[in-house]
Amino acid sequence: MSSARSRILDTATRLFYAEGIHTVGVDRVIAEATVAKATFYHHFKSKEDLVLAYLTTEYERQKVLLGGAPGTGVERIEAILAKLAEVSVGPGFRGCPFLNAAAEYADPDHPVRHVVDDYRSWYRDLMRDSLKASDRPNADQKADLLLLVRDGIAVAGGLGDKDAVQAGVRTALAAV
Amino acid sequence: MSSARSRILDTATRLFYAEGIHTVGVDRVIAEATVAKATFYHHFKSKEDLVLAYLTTEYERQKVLLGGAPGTGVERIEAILAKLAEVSVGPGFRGCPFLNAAAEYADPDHPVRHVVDDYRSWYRDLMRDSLKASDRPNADQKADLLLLVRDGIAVAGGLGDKDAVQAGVRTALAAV
DNA sequence: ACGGTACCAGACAGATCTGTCTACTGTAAG
DNA sequence: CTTACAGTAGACAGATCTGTCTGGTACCGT
Repeated sequence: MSSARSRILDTATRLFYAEGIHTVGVDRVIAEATVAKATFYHHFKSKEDLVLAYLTTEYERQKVLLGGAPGTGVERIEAILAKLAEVSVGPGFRGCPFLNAAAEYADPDHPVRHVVDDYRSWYRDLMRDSLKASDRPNADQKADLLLLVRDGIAVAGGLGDKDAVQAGVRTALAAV
Repeated sequence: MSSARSRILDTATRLFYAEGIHTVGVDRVIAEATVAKATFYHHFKSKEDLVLAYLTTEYERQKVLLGGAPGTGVERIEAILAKLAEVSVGPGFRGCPFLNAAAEYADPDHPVRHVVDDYRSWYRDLMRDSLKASDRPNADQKADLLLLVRDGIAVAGGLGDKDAVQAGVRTALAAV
């Protein structure tokens, strides 16, 4: 991975997450990453290409972060929930990057939406498998709930609603 | 309310909700509402003004719709949840207009975000008051949860995830 | 009859956004 | 040494977006 490419991607990740995708132009990314315009279009064939790189990279990051959480059963879910609760009330939290992106891309067939769908499927499966590993009944339905509560925590945290975040965590823990 | 103004607002409501705020330009609204550009700027001093009108009108609509739900206690919450569950898996549902708008306006001090905050506060209070009217304990905490689950249902429904919506409704009903 | 107001049609300015292009520099491999 | 490539700087085209302005029509209350 070349230095310029990662500088572009890091800058895009920071700006897209903090300010939104449509509000941040490629000129802004180029300026803050201190690369030439030609260099940008050498590494990414379009802005959409950069957006997809941003989301898929984030997806991979989450896989490493959450998949690598301690334990394999409900203790893993608890660890993930603890982490989620912590970051979602922390400074700089602006919601889930996938949900925010989905809100900006209304067409469900858009490639961006496919990444979002993939992420949510993966998360649901992670929950379901963890529940099954601890022999919990109704793993599928509980996984659906844990996904929905995760969405709610991300939204509430992004809006600065700490009370709702706590209520969500309590409910999720009670369900596992 | 003049005919042109309501035509503009109706068109904006339809387009902003279905396609997002930043992706829809005023030219598009003007064309589909079949009004002159001068007429648009006669009624709304800027695009932001139109966006705020869209959201505050939606807020008022929700107040009438949900506040007018049958009953005053938990039966009102149940009626609201039933309605939410129904529309959120229906065609044309694209999530909560307030949450979608918040995702597009990253600055928490932006007027758009204030409307979103107002809506969520109102919804939480409606839940809390309904719980108290039925003498349910821990009304505040349960209201937080109902708000978070509402967020989750709106998100999941907007992404076409019917399973998660159902899981959310079950959990909310169990909590009241 | 008249003045105000709501409306239509569309040109226009100015900013901004994406993407292309030219021209040049440094560097590492063959 | 030279060829290929990653990089810099910045002009440029073409589209799009917001907001203003001109000019004209129709209705409504006084």
